[in-house]
Amino acid sequence: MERELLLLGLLRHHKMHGYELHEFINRDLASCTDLKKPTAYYLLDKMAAKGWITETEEQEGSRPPRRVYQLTAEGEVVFQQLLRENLAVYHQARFAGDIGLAFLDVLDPEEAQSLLQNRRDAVAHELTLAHQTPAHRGTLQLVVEHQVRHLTAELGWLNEVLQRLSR
Amino acid sequence: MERELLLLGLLRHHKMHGYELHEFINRDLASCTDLKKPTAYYLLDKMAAKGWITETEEQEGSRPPRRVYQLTAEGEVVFQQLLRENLAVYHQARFAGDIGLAFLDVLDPEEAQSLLQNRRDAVAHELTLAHQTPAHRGTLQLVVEHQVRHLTAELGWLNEVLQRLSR
DNA sequence: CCGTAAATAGTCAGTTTTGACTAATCAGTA
DNA sequence: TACTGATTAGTCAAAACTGACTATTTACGG
Repeated sequence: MERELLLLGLLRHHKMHGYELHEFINRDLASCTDLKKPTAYYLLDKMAAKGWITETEEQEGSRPPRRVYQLTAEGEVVFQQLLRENLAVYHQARFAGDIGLAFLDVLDPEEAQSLLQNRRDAVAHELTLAHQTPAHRGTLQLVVEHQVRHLTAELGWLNEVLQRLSR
Repeated sequence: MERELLLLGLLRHHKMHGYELHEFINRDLASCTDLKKPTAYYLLDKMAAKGWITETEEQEGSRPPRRVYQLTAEGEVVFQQLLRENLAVYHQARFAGDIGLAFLDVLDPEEAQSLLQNRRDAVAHELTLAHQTPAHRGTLQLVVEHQVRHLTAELGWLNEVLQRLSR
């Protein structure tokens, strides 16, 4: 239900069309979730069917008509519920990179080291990008700060693993 | 391809049947990936079709016959490739819990605090569990250590957010 | 040695997700 | 103004995933 929470939360500010929601999420909230376009429309349709949002065609200038989504009163209730649920629980993070680590001893230490250096550099790069992210409105900023925290921990961890490999 | 890498890697040690693979992953490697039983069989069938593993019926005692999977030479080549690819890149982690944080200012600080305390306690609990995990064979242990690192960072982060809320 | 619960092994129908496409409009430029 | 590439908006068939189910075997108390 996390993606639904996100979509409902964004629609609380003002009604939006599907493409707009998709764009915003993939530009500014890529670290929370990864929402492909067809998935966005799929979820929006489903929520409209449940009555959480309404779907209306709107024309603007000479552009072709667009489907605009708007939060309903029922949708607001659901948002409030989902928000509390999300905040109260710990969502276990899954690290796809750990699967490689699990088989690290298959490779000789020199190659393992060189591959992991590559990963470490990628993390370091992400970290500088995260630091450069412009400040966001309200508590959206927390998401960026969390990402920085996580990347810093990740960098420290990879450096330790590399240290061990070099011994 | 992470799940495929994992399944191939486990099959390198010895041939296994689907249920065994599923059990092992969900007991010992739950922090890397979450592999449901039907998904395991789906992936195994697909890999058998590609020739990475073989599928044979085997009878043991009076039990009904089971499908046993075994790595092929081609599967070993694919494993080596996938392993190097996995180690060399950074797989961005997605934090579902961040979506709630993004809308934290919707709630009044008292309620936000009480909900997040709940989350913090859950993280603290996970951390003690991770510390208690028995040591694993070889570099499988790295996965547990990584999880501990991550949970520690998470706990620090939540405590800081709670600190700010109490001001 | 019977009944019941737990463990083992796998299936199936339905849901969710996605890569790859279409198609219109806009912006720049030659 | 005609052409080109980028942006906007959305669709579709196919792939991936899962909840809920079936069915057999083993463990074990009474």
